[in-house]
Amino acid sequence: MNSSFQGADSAPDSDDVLDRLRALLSELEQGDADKRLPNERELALRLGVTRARLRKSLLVLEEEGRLWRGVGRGTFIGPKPSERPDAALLASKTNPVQVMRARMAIEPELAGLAAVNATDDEIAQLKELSRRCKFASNWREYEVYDALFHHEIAVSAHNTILLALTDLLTQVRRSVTWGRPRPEGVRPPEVHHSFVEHDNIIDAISHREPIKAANAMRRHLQTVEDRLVGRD
Amino acid sequence: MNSSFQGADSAPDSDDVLDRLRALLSELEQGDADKRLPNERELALRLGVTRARLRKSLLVLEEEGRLWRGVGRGTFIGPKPSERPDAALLASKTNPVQVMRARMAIEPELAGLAAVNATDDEIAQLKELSRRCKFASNWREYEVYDALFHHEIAVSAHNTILLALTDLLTQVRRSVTWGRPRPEGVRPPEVHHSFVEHDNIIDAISHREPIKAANAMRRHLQTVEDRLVGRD
DNA sequence: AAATAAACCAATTCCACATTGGTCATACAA
DNA sequence: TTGTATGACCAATGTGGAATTGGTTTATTT
Repeated sequence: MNSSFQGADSAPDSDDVLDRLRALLSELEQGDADKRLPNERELALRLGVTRARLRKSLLVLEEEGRLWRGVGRGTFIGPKPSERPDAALLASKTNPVQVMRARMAIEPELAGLAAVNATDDEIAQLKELSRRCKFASNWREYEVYDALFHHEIAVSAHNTILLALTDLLTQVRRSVTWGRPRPEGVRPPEVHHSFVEHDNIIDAISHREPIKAANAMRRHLQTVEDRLVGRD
Repeated sequence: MNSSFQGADSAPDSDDVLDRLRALLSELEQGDADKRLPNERELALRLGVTRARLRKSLLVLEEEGRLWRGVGRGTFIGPKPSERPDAALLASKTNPVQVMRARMAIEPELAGLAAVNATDDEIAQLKELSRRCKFASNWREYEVYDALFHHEIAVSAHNTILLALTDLLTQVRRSVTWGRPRPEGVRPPEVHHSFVEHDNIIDAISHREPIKAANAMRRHLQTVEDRLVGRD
């Protein structure tokens, strides 16, 4: 607004503070990012302005994304770092469909990578986990080994990032009970659809066929989703 | 081992401790999970056994996954919760190729979802961010808006989980400087490949064509990866 | 030898207190 | 009245030391 005539000695108006702050930022941005500025009270004193005036300018810069502020933390240069994802919190803000979408995006890719990168030990481990799924004495146990199976595929893919993402996904699923609860003491049926699907995935991986592995995983997740959404 | 005759008053042997612990666990498992047991010293006292003996049994139960222990934390019922992913830590254990694989798995899916779910406001925001990429006065600023662009696509997809995953990915990329540093004060070229690619993605989204959007994103990430790996 | 008791270690929590951005109320000035 | 400065207050966060806790070692006892 009124950027016209202010005396060189009089109190600098808001725009002037903004300019001086920009200069300060440019200076500090050279160094390591995420640098912390002095607290508002001191900074206001140092610039010879009110805290209220200073805060007006800081608000502008914050909206520009050049700095971010946090109560009890301080004022920092750069965009606000996104917080670390919390599985429980995430679970409360999403739903099974979204999770399946995410699995559908990630896990086929993982299966394909596993077909390329899995070691013999890892393939053996996959077979073992698949076996334990079949012989689980109740649904809780089955789900434990099923989760380990998918986790082991992520390990076999030898991609740290995708592994972390799938683990986070699993954690989200685990922290909520979607769908009807499985009755205790009831065993998975002798011919659960997952059994043959797991074996198909393992076959493709052990034969080093990435495309087949990805497709097998896709089909597996599809039937899982069908069961989740539709009839049982 | 020797489970034979111990007097009703004599010290119970290891197996007996295990059984009593199992009973205690079954009792507590009914309540809310992740419940904390008394600390080892007190628990040993309460069961009338040595801490060493108690710990042997606890080890068994821990390996069975029925409880988990942490120094300074305590002993808890249930499987150990996997820790929340830390971007900086992840970045130190991965590389650009793995990250690109992950982006390649997630972001085309996001673009497709955005084509279906994006609101008009979000599409307008995408256009604005694309514009700011073009007019960035240096590479640092360009990268800020590029990151915001991809973030906004994740928002437009309206899938909380995938949004969290991409944000984590972005954080990983941001916490490390891969590739050569961009010289300060140098502007992105007038016709950077990303500009037209961004616009292609926006066009597909605003025309509500999921397949096209996904493919446009795939091509965009491909050229990014090519530049990252190969020549500039 | 083997079991027990106690001491020690390192990771974590807990708690009180200082710091900090955000907000509000009062006093003052234009 | 309007707007600004001043100061107090609030809630979230950081900080530092003491207490807690699972893990390990050492000495003692049986």
